[in-house]
Amino acid sequence: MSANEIRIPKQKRSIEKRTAIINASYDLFCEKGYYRTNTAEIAKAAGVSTGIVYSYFHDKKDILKEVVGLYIFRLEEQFRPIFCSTIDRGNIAVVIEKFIDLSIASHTMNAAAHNEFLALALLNNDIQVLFNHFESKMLETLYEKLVAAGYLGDLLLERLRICYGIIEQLCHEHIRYKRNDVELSNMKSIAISTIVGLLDMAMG
Amino acid sequence: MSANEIRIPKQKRSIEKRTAIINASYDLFCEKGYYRTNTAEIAKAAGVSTGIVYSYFHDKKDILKEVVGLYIFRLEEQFRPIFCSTIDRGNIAVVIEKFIDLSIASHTMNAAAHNEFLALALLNNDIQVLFNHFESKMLETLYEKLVAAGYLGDLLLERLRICYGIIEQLCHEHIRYKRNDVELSNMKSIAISTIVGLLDMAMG
Amino acid sequence: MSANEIRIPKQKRSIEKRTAIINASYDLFCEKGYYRTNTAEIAKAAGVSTGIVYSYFHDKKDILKEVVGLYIFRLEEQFRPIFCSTIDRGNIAVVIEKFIDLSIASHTMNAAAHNEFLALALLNNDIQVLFNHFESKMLETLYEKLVAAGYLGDLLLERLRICYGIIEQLCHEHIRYKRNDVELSNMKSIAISTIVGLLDMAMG
Amino acid sequence: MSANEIRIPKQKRSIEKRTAIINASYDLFCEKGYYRTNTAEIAKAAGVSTGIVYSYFHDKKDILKEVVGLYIFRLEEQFRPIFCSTIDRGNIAVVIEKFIDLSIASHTMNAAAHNEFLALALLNNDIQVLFNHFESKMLETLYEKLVAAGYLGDLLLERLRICYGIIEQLCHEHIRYKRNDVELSNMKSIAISTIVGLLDMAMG
DNA sequence: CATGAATGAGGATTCATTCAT
DNA sequence: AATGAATGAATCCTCATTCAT
Repeated sequence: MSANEIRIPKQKRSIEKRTAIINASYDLFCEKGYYRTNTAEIAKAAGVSTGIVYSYFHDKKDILKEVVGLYIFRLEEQFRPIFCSTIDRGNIAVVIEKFIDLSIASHTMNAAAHNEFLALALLNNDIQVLFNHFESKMLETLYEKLVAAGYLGDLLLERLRICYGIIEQLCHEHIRYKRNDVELSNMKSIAISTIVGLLDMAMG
Repeated sequence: MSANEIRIPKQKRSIEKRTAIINASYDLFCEKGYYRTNTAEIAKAAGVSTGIVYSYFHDKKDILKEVVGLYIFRLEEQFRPIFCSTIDRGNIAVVIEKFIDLSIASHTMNAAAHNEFLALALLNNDIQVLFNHFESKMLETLYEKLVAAGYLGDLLLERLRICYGIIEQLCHEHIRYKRNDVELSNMKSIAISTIVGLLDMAMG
Repeated sequence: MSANEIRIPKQKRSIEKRTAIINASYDLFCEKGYYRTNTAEIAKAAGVSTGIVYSYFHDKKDILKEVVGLYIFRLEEQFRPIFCSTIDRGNIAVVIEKFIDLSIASHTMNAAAHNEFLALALLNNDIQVLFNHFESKMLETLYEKLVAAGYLGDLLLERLRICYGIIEQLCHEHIRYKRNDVELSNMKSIAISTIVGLLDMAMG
Repeated sequence: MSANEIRIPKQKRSIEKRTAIINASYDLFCEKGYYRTNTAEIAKAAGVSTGIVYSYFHDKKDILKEVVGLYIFRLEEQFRPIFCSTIDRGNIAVVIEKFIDLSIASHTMNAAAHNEFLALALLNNDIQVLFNHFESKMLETLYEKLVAAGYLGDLLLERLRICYGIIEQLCHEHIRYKRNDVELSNMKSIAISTIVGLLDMAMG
């Protein structure tokens, strides 16, 4: 075989370097876009040489995968409060509102990242897979929590997916269009009641 | 100053060339993607010289804008039956189902185009604007039809936007994930009743 | 398909450009070697841009093939007097000597080219094929001339191949080692008489 | 000045490392070729660090020299039976046949090595020198044996060189072209009788 | 108007060699 | 002495755009 293997860094310094490359790439991809960022810029921003980048990553797309992985990891972290809390009949509306607020916040805070990485997912199947995996995991977790809260499984997953679409739409309205606060607030109220309604239909 | 002026073709032959370039680009962008298609290929597929392309378009991105314009024009054509039909209390569920079917059909038939152009819209604001404009126009038309059918305007537009998100989600489920027919059919039923419900809340 | 096809130049200027690239490459490959010559140097020496090189050739190796083709064409030209002359019992020794002199001359004059391209043939099958083809053609032509001169076909081709080896060795002695003139002259005499003997064994 | 000094290993461990590097390189150069083998691969295959390679060798080409040295050493070993045996008038044809068989065998067994190293010799004078030295030594040894067997020195060396060319040609026919067994066998017979004839001419 | 040859900057990747640890 | 991480120059090739004809 060849010796051109990818180094899996174990030592502190190596891990730091790998992380620095990912972080620098993350920022550059958000700022300039993946296609307009070249490997020399990544290396410079990460404070390493161009050559070393290829010790840690197969190629530029490999860096992208890690960057998207990081983006999704951060998404998960932002949603952790939801996943850790328990859902019951009483707090469902509150939980939904919190979920919506978190979704909007994460979309808004990282609008550039969101746009860039979602676009790349559409253009590239390897990236798409990462997003699909995240989405599936999230919906399954919510599904289990709802079942535990007494919501019946009958078509619950299908309902959840539609709820997800409602929330995504809400997020897009925030970052894509310049709606005024009243409109957004009204849409949010409608979204919450629609979602509550959708879930209640699966109630005993 | 004026050397870079773009010709606005008036003569038949010129218009045909411009159209040929757009059509050829449309096909190539769907087949290979925008970034993997070069201008030499476009010219060749359109049966013109590479130089002439720059008489009709400022640059490659300018071609893309026209191609997306064409894509949206075709979308509009597909939805024309809906826009031409009248909506009333009695046929609302039927109209919604038809709208959903058309949405799914247009997404599915042009999955490649949809993915490619949506991605490019996320990466490029000029393209995003075209999509936003289409979406706004469509929702406004529906809005007016609903008002004419007796649906109250109170928050109707906000409701409509949420309905749009539900339908988009349904389409994504068709093209992104390999759901089975039963799941898709169930989601569609849920979507229809949810949308009907959302609109009925705005009923007198 | 793609538009990245290789241009087959028909117009004078294009043919000149293609030829200039091949000639410049020929010289550079002889002077610095194939691996130490980069495409920018080739373009510069040919008086063209780097990009245009790839309009006429698929890649660097494609240039090499043409260069070796040119080398072999020049070899053929040098041997043409032999191929055009007739062989008979009476002049066989003279023809052999002439052939040897031509071989030595062509090896000596283009020692750098010979070394470089023979080496690349050993390293690369596409190039090897060009040389093999030349060698086969040459031997077959000689074979037919000998048959016409009354030499029997029985094992004649095998004999010819051995004669070829003798001449090659003679050439190598000229370019590889610093032999003195007497030695070389003696070797030549031995070679001639050996070859004559080898061919005579196939005489009626 | 002295920082670049190459260690001449005296201790057992050092010698083993040096040898491991040469052996690993030998195999890799045969398998992948010199240009496609990088120093990291060599170090890995030899079980040493990349840095240590530069303690034992000036640079990559220095390794190549040693590898070719090893190749030639192995060649010599294969021919040792010939060099150890005595030649006389009675067994000359047998010895020649044995020499031919050994030559063909060594070429065939190490066709990859033979091609690669011969090519590199053509591209690089330092390597060429190693081969020339081997060839000279071999021919001189044979020369002396022949003289001892009563063959006259008159032009004997020149004859020998031509014989060598005949044998080389025979070997090339084996590894370069796909000749059938009958052809090869015939060529071998012709070669033997030609060589015997060439040597007999120098007989008293 | 039209052509398509020509440009040349730009970009991903490799690898012999060095050097801090 | 030994390591292997790090360097960064070098290279092949692409392609949007221009311009001589």
